[in-house]
Amino acid sequence: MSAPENDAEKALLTEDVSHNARTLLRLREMLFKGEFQRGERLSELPLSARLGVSRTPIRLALERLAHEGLLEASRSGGFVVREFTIDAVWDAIEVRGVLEGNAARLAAERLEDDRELDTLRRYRDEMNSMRKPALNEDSFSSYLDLNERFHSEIVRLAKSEMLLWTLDRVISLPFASPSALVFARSKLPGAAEMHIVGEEQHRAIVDAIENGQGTRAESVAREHARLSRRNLEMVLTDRDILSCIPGNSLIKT
Amino acid sequence: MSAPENDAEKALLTEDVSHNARTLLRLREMLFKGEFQRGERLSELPLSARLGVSRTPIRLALERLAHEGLLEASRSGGFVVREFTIDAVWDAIEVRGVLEGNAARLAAERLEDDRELDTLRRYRDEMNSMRKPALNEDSFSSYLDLNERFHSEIVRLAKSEMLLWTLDRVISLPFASPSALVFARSKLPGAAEMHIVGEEQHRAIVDAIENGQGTRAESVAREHARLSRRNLEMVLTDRDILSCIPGNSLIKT
DNA sequence: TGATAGGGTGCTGCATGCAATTGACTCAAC
DNA sequence: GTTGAGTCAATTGCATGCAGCACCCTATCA
Repeated sequence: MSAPENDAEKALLTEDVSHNARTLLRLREMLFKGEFQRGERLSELPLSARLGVSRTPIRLALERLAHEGLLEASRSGGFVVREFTIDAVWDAIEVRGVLEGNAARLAAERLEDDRELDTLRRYRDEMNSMRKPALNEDSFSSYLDLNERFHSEIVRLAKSEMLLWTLDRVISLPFASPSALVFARSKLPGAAEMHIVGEEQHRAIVDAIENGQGTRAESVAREHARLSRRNLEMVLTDRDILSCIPGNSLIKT
Repeated sequence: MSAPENDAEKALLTEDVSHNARTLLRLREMLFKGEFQRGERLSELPLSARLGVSRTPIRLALERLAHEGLLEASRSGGFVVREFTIDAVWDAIEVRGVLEGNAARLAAERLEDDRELDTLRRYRDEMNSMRKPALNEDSFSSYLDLNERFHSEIVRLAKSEMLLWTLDRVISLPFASPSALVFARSKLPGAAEMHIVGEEQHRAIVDAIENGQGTRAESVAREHARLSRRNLEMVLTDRDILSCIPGNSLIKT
């Protein structure tokens, strides 16, 4: 889901936003960037000094991050940075695949007018056209953005508020997001082939949706998430590439 | 998931628990029981007076309930009670079905030792034996308890921490829980038949898991959730029965 | 009669103070 | 050297104060 992400970043820059929101965003970003160790205790006072706000917004943000799954409550109060096993990352991607599969199915089943797919097709075509020239840093970043938009557009087409909500909860774990492993993949040998497969899957998903093939849409979307799992598998062989995964510092290897 | 529920109730009674936790539990219970109107603004001061704690734990609880999806942030600060359309309830059950389906599949795929299924079989048998004599209020309550244990045992057997976590988020919406519509159903004509079908599906799920039939386990578990959706459909015809659904006051009819 | 401006009330956002609990460190005794 | 107890520091749980903002109500003017 890239739209909230963008809003978030904007909010981080413009100063006219509550301390609460800014603190939450900053802490989350710090967690993603690995500024804390796994298992490290996050005490309110030092954070308060570091971020220049009082303990109140810090407390609220910590509580929230715990519910998001990035922190866990310590037995005797306070919070520590959670650590995720590789299996947990694996399973998080599996869960995303299942939910995105369902989204694709519902998108096919609930389609009323073919023009509803215009946006999705545009994303697909734009991504596809980007394949021809080799991707540089800049265009790669917009490719990732398009990829997230594509995935979130399918969820929108599912017309299920609850599914959207559930999926948002899952991909709030950084390594579970649809683009999490795409960047790391680009560093791998065989990246080009994987990229081609991924694009073909995108094409097949759109094709299935526009032809009302719910079951096909579901299974292709699931398999598409498995591509992330396959990327993960290969990325694990190289520590440097592993460090390209967002939130990698939370992952126990 | 009934174990945490029990713990929660215990914690509500024993006084040696933080105000934070108790306030969260009490507010959630009040929301479920319909003590607030849909769309009603929950102000901190009145709640503070009503629950006998200061604004701080109230604030934390409200923030948390908003993230759980029971409240929504008002544009100008504060929170209002969220309202759910029938479609949202419908879709929430669909999402649960998809996740439980995946749980059943993983349970089948990841089974290592047949004895891991002992607990699940015991729940199944206990529920099945309860069918013979007509259920009274008391035994019905333990039936619901067993039903929740059965469902959560399948999730446990899936051995996926992330799936468990995701499903917990979904069924924290009261009307999405596996037992939400079972009680209401008991008031309906044709309840006995639905009950028989449900039990047969339980049997089939266990059978599929113990025979390593992942795809079958998944599709039966999905269909089992659709039984809830069918119950919902029938329950909608009668306002009195509708009021038996937990959290019904949040549902816009 | 309607619309706009102004004041007032009540709420939230945030900071901070206080007490209680926990966890660590030290010192002493076995 | 190891274990135990006692003390001290640090941290959280919670309450409350203050300021600012939003919304509502009213009054006045067009």
